[in-house]
Amino acid sequence: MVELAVLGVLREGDLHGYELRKRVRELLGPGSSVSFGSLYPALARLERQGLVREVEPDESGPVPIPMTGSLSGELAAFRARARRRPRTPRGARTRKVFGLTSAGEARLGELVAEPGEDDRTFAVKLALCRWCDPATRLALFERRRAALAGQLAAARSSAAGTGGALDRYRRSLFEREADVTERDIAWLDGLIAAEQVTDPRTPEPSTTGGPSS
Amino acid sequence: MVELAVLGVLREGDLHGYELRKRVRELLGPGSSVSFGSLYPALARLERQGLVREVEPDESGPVPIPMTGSLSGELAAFRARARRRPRTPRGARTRKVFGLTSAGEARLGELVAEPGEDDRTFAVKLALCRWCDPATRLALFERRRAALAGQLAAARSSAAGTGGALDRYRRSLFEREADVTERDIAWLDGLIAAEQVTDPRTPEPSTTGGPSS
DNA sequence: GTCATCATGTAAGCCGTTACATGATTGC
DNA sequence: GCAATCATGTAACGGCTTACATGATGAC
Repeated sequence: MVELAVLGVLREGDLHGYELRKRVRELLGPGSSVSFGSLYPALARLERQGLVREVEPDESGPVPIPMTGSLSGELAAFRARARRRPRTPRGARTRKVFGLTSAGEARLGELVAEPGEDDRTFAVKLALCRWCDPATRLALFERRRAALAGQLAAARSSAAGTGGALDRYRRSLFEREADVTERDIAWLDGLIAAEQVTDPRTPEPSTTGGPSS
Repeated sequence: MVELAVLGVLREGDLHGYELRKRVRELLGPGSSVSFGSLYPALARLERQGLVREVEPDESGPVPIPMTGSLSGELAAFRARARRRPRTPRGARTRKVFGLTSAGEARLGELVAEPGEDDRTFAVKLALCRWCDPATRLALFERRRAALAGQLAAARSSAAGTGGALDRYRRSLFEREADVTERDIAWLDGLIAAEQVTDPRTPEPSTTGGPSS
């Protein structure tokens, strides 16, 4: 989970841990904390695995200034780096900027592709799936759709099994759950349809018009 | 989480661990497993705390026969108990039926009342809130409503902050999230309204006027 | 000089899972 | 006898959180 999120966020540009955490937090939405106590060890792990690598902060990169938003702290950190870290001297207490390696990119693709996503994992994958190939993406959507349809059917048969002997709170909970699931399925159908318009599973649109976007 | 679910399920009738697990699973819905490895230690813990107690299985209780549904296994277990466990001899490998103590009931009320519920915890509490007093229940609903409203507002301002620079997957995810949250708020409003019809917050509707929170 | 913020980590502990061990009983 | 199911646990392990330790810098 953390691994997926970190790789996904780094895919968009090099970042240091502190800023990375913010991005991960807003990626996962409210309620998912991702503390430093799990983020830094995760980064260390990923580095050992060769999926991320410490890089020199490039101010001319695709995400030009991964600044924190606070001018003062930002400047302070920059100066500190300029003075004490001309070239990753290890051990100094300043920023360590990480970037994805090619192995890391591949791993991200694998993580999105591998099945068995729950509610939250799916949301993260969806937020990241722009980076993976259309087939993987479509498979993800259809896998999710099937899972939801299965859940819905199971829930309904289970409800039929108990014979409606639920108090009103549980009944309401049940109805809400079914409603949300139904809507989610419709939502996924929309995503799938959009996917097939942009990428009609024929990777070479030789005769067709422009791919838009 | 497990504690809450176990106490809640036992509130409806005495059960042994194996059956308890099934009930907890269907209470938490699909995707939440609650393995034996966490259930049995939890039961032991609750017993040490005096919140549950081993009881003799009463076939004349409010939930008459907490049978597993499998006739063969059920009969087998019954016979085993009849032969080897005339009166909880401890250590034999047969059923141990647990029931809630009065302390356990009180604890259940506390757990539902204490704030800080996430998505899943709220669902469990809602499924269980029939057992707690109307004021606690109403507080739960309103707390949840406020939390969702806050989330929605935060998400919207955050979306405005990024300036709409999201790819279509993230945008869709965002829209879905907002939609679900809005519907949930409306749903909670319905629950709250229903609550106030049944219990208009004035336990003694004699002299006092409107509480008008 | 003190406080807040940025920044990186380590240590202890909680909570839960998987995998394993044990054992009774039924049905084949 | 063997497999499946019911039934109760223990052990090892993993992931994530909280709390702590460290330290730089700018603002007041």
